[in-house]
Amino acid sequence: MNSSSLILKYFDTMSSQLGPSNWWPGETPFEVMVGAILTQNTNWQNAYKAILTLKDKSLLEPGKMYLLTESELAELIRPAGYFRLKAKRLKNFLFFLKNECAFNYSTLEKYSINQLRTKLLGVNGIGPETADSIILYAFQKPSFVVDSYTHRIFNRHGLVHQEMDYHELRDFFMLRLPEDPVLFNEYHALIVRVGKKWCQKKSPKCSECPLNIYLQNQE
DNA sequence: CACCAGGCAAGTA
DNA sequence: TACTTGCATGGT
Repeated sequence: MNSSSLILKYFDTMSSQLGPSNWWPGETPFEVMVGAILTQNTNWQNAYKAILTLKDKSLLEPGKMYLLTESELAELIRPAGYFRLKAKRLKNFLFFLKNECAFNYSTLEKYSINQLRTKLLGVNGIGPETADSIILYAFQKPSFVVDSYTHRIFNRHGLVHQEMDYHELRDFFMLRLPEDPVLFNEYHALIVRVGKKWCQKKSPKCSECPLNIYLQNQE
């Protein structure tokens, strides 16, 4: 079996065992972008509390959020953790949106993935995972999202080296998968769900993981 | 009580 | 360049 088929088999196994993830069905792309920043190194439940607060106050729109002071915004997103830092990062991102497209972020769709990625990475507070999450989940363009679970799961299965960095891991998947945003979306979601349940750093439950139960000796 | 979550950037040597 | 540290709430 070639490596592309194997990577697809991982997807099929996770998908059939866990079912659809329905990740980031945000009401607007902007909600998804804000969520991507708020969930950095943070449980989604906490990030979502901040999203709900912003939504309740009708502030989940770039033009309105931009008018908030940094400390006002910080208080609103407090449950998301790192709230002062994230308020600063959101302000940086809003400043970017204002300069880049006068808050009409849909006009950013004209850019290629790499162009958009470079622009996003230029914002202080947006790193590779957040940039790829925005491109994939807000703009629905096929930029594969890597996270710590991606690295851990596939390293434990002996498919990637421990020392591979973010971009090497991203390339690993993008070279082996068809450029399908729907596939990339669900693939990343499934990896996180599998990782949380069976591939924790401490006391992983590998013997109960569908990837170990259904994929033995396939390489 | 300890540990960690859908990271990133700045500081240090 | 390579390694360390700060950021912070809320759930288990």
